Amino acid sequence: MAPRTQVERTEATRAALIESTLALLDERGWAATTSVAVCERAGVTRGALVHHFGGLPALLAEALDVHYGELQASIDGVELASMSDLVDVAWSVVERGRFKIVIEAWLAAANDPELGAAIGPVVERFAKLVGPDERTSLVPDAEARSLYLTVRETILGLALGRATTGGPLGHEEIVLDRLRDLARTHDSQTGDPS
Amino acid sequence: MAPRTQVERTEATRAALIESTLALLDERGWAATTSVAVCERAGVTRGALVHHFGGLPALLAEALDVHYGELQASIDGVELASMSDLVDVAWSVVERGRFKIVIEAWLAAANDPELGAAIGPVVERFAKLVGPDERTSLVPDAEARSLYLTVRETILGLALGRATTGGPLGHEEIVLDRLRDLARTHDSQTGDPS
DNA sequence: GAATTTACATACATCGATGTATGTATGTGG
DNA sequence: CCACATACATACATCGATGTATGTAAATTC
Repeated sequence: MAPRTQVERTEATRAALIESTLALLDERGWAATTSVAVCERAGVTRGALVHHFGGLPALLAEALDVHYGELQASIDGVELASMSDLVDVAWSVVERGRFKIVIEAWLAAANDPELGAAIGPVVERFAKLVGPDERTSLVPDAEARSLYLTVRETILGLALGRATTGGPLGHEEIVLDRLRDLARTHDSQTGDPS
Repeated sequence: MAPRTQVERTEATRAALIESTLALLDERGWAATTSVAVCERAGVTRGALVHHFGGLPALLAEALDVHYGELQASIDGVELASMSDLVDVAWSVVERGRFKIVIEAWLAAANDPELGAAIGPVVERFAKLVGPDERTSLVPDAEARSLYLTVRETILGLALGRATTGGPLGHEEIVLDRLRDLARTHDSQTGDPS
């Protein structure tokens, strides 16, 4: 076994702990994501956690930050030219991104004000993930904004369903088709190129 | 102070514990709803909890059952004659009924299979609260079913927003107005009396 | 009104999660 | 190659949550 450099070991351990944290949040929720469980799954002891992060709260904050980065990266560079695009892009974030982690973080922050202060900045950024900044050209008027908000809440409803059932919902495509239909109607009426 | 009968004492204590449990679930979430916190808030000792319920899991199940009953009662006898009605009724359940309790229960059951088995029957009933049985005359065809599902998911999205922010969302009426508009269009096209 | 049951409170043991200190092997700079 | 720093593992103390046993005052039965 070739001698591994310090940065390699550090990076591997930190990544293992972060991935373990995210997996536990997704599979077993916030309460079950304890330092013991995280370290066991990552194959290290709690000493490593303390050494690299100082404690579980800091690791949680880091992990959420990393996860936010992944979600953000998955839609970076994607062009949002129409409402139809918005539906598909927002849904892709929910569908592919272990979005239950985000919901767990939202609820945990709401339930514990102290924790909310700690992970608040990260949590807030999640809120902006599901849609574009409202000042972009995609929502120029009240009508567009209304449609955007509705699409957003509907997709969050589907996300909640996935989080609470542990899998796809069965009627997701039915709902998404209706959203796409609403979006297409809006796009064509505003002369937006599809 | 007049001598109180046994059934009076029992009923008062049980009600206090159940209300305390629901309040804690709503305000501080599932993880913070511990037997110590519940009893302290109810003004009794853990002995009383054990005596009346046997343990915290049973109390949680009971409390959820009571809460379900309250939500159900709030819409009992309400006529669901149109899609427009559905929007308002479903929203009234979310808005008035400490719906965060339901979301917490859903997530807790999903996160802990053992717990899911314990409170599963109660949790499942919640799922049927937000809308009518899909076999009623309100959703006679695929089109109506699609609209119903979309309305349902959108309102659940708003419910999630309320649960994670601790208060109204600011754009709730905008979204609800759009849902009502969709519902009215549907009602008029199917010749349904508004 | 005495016996018995009910409705709790009190006390103790246990167990899991976290904080913290210290030991130790491994890489790193001089 | 030696002094040092880094990256962990191990061990112990603490603390909160729960299980459980027992004590006791109140109500009910007879």
